[in-house]
Amino acid sequence: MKALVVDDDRVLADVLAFTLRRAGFQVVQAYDGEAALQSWAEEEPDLIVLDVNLPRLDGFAVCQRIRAQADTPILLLTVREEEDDIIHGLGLGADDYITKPFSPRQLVARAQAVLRRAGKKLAPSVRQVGKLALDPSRREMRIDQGEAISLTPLECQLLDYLMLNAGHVLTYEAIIDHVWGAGGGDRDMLRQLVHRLRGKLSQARDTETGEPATIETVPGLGYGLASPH
Amino acid sequence: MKALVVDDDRVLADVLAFTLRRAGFQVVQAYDGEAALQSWAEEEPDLIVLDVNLPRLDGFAVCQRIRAQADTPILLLTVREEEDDIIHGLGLGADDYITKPFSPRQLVARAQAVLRRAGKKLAPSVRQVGKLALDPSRREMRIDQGEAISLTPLECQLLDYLMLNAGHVLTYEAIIDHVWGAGGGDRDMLRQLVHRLRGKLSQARDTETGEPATIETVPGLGYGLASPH
DNA sequence: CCCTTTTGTCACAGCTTTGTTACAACTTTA
DNA sequence: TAAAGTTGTAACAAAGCTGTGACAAAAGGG
Repeated sequence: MKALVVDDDRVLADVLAFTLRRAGFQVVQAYDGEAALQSWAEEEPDLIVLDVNLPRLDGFAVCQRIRAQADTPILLLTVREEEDDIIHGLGLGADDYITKPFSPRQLVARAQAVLRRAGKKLAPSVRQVGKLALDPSRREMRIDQGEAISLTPLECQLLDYLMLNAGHVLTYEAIIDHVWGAGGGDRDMLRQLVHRLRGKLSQARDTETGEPATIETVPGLGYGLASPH
Repeated sequence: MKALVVDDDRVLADVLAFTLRRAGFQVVQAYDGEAALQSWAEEEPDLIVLDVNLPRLDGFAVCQRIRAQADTPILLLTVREEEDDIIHGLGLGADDYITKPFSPRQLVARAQAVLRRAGKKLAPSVRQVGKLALDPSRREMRIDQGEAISLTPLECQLLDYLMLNAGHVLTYEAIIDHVWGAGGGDRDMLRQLVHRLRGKLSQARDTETGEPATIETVPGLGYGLASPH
């Protein structure tokens, strides 16, 4: 289940992406109207979250052009005050709207509702970063259609957290708190866990000619998962 | 700059953490009042983002107990309708509040405002001077889209300080105090550190045809980073 | 209850980072 | 001009951190 997030506010775009990723979407981002159309054509997302105010080509125009070619569900992002925008947007074929500011839960709920209405199956709880996919419900990971590799509960928790924050470095403390709960783990345990997870990651990589998908160390700080782009 | 996020809604907590991380914070999370107090004691964060509704020990109680021991800035998270909560919270010593739902930008702005008021310097996620960019969260530096070069903790601290005061000459004493803490270093150590940082800077420069971006020496006084203009 | 899987503990090697010292080149000053 | 002080550079030692493997303890499943 792939979503395209279009917003020129990068902070917001990243947060939207994070939220959707957490709900099991694979997310692609674009920061202006033209890039959005291009991404849409290339990535063929199942859902588009589209801000109205965009440089180069505004949300309405994007909405219109996409509707001219396909019925990919579109969720419009508007400012609360601009009620005209909503009417205009829905008139152009948007499937639903959500006004800023909103809670992460609302966004996910709307996104899923739109997908349901479009008759698509909901996102399975699979997290994806680059070629690496994790299914927490089965505690399995795979790289680019390769063999599925099963993870232990802790490994799964760790990978999940790293993937959720792909591209950022997480401090030892943050990771430990998240995996073991506050005060439940120490650095030795984390070091060992990372070691084991790395082992499985490289094992998965062997199958395919895949890219790294590697856990990087920032000495003295923590660990992070390299972002695909 | 470390922040503690306390919210029992894990979805929201993760989003809050992500947002703050993006703004250059190191983030630790807790999901109930008692865990919050424990994390606070262990991690000694510079800022706390605290939800009012918490299991085991509510936000007010947490706020009160922390205030009894320290003046760590607290940003309270409330629901829009409950205005009493805000008054109550501020009465107990919270520094500011923010009502759900809110935009990521708002959160970051409030957090930074609270820190500023508390007299703490805030660390931006990336610092830039001319073509030189420093990302303290990864301890990496790069010149004009060149290869990223990783820095040691001390080198990072030094470069950060120099970039913050680009164009000005800093005395040895000022630099030493900032990098090693008062009384923690001497001129020999600084000389050596500058030497090592210069090495990496020229290494970064080799990659690109970039301009100097060099640390200049003012004999008898100290060091300074040349300002771009 | 036994066997397997998972998790925690420990020790160690290798590397990185940091502090120390020495020394040559240079500048200032008497 | 010589002496004294500064600065850049190099080499080395000490300390700390990280990856790794082996093994023990704990948890889970038949």
